Amino acid sequence: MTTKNLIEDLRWRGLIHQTTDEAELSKLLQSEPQTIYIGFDPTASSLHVGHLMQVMMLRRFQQAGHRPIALVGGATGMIGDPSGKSEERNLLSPEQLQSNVDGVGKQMKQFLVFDGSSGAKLLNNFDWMQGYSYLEFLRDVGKNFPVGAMMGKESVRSRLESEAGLSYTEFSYMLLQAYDFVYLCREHNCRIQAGGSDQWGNITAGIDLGRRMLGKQLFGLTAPLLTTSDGRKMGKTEKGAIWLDPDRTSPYEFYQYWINVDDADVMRCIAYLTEIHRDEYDSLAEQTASDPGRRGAQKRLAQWMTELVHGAEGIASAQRATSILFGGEIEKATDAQLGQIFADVPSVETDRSVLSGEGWWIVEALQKSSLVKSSSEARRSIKEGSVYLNNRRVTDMDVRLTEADLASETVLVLRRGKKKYALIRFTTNR
RNA sequence: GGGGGUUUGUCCGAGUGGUUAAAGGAGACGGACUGUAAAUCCGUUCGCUAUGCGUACACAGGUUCGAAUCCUGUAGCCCCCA
Repeated sequence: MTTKNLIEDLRWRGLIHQTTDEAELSKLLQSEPQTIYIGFDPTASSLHVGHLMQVMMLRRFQQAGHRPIALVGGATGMIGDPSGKSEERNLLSPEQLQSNVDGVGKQMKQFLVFDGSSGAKLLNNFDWMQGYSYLEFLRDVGKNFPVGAMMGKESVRSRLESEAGLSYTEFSYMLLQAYDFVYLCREHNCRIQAGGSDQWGNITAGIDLGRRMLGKQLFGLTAPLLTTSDGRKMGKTEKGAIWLDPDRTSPYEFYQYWINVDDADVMRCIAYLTEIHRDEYDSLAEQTASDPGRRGAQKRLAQWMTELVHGAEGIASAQRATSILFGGEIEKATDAQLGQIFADVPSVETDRSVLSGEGWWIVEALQKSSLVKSSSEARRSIKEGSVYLNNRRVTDMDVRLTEADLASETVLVLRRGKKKYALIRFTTNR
């Protein structure tokens, strides 16, 4: 994709929320390859769906021939960005921060190309901040920040008006981020910073500082936040964030998250997060409108995202699991198949001997599997018809499980409700 | 420091000394319908060795055949006076 198309594409996708001096920015991008940076807060050791917009933004620029810098905020993460936060952040320990920086950095490699002429860079602002003394920083940087202007920033104002207030530490946050921009401009000739719309204040602070300290014009570009049609942040379930790390959120869960995206949100997700082209987008939009039941857009979105994040193997196993889990009875499977399909489903082991003789009471099995909290709940569930053995509904409370109920050599599949599965493996020791 | 009020299940909120495991609502969890959706409808929502039993209405004790309901003390919250 050429630069000219890049801007057009971003606009079409609705990814441009605000920019500074758009005409000039556009000219700059077309004159020669530029360097663009986005900062990431290392609040956890993995990125989550909420970060994907920004990661994709860098990727889009890279594909148009520009050099992306993913800045992991080892230093700024120690302070905490007050933007969009209603309360003071708890500070992370340096060790925790370091392991988060490592984790996030590793994930970046999956989305950006790190070699070649427009190879991405992964930088940590702790590297240039750690040796910067407080006195020097105040003289070089602080001097250029009129408190009046700082007070005017939305992130500061909203916090000052709220109960929670704002500590001096968080108040100072924008100086650090502003300095990052200046540093990157000076050392890496980076003149563009992008981010979510909540970063506008921080970005413009950096631009001001760049003008004062370097006499250079810097540029900012923000993307809208990824929210659902009813205004909540995307990428979260009741259980928490959808992580990119397969150990935190399995490929199957990840895939399912996108499959379940609301009709009202799905096209926006495709525009914001994927690289699906316009013609396909249009036909998916058309299909969602005329035949929403097919959920063609959701399936395509889920497939694209899962493949990007978890690769060909991840998408294959997610789809395989989906077809079994939402299919009919499970019979004559092998341990290997079930193990793969239910890789992320909680499983427990118990001794095979319980299956012999009388058999194992289903109520006990349910408790053992943690699908229910008490035997009362187990009985209730059976009465309500929400318990399934190998995907076949159990209606009789006195059912006893025997060898004949195994779905494969040693595994039996329990389910409660529509989507909650548990595996029980029977082992023979000695 | 003195006086008054309040404290119920996940949350909100009724509750007459006696079918009160506690009305009603929310939430949650199921089921039907559907598109693995939304809306709607229905059911469930303390535990157990389960047509019975045990715990439970801030906590401890008391009155009574019987208490979430009455009395006393302790604690939390709220209001008024100093």
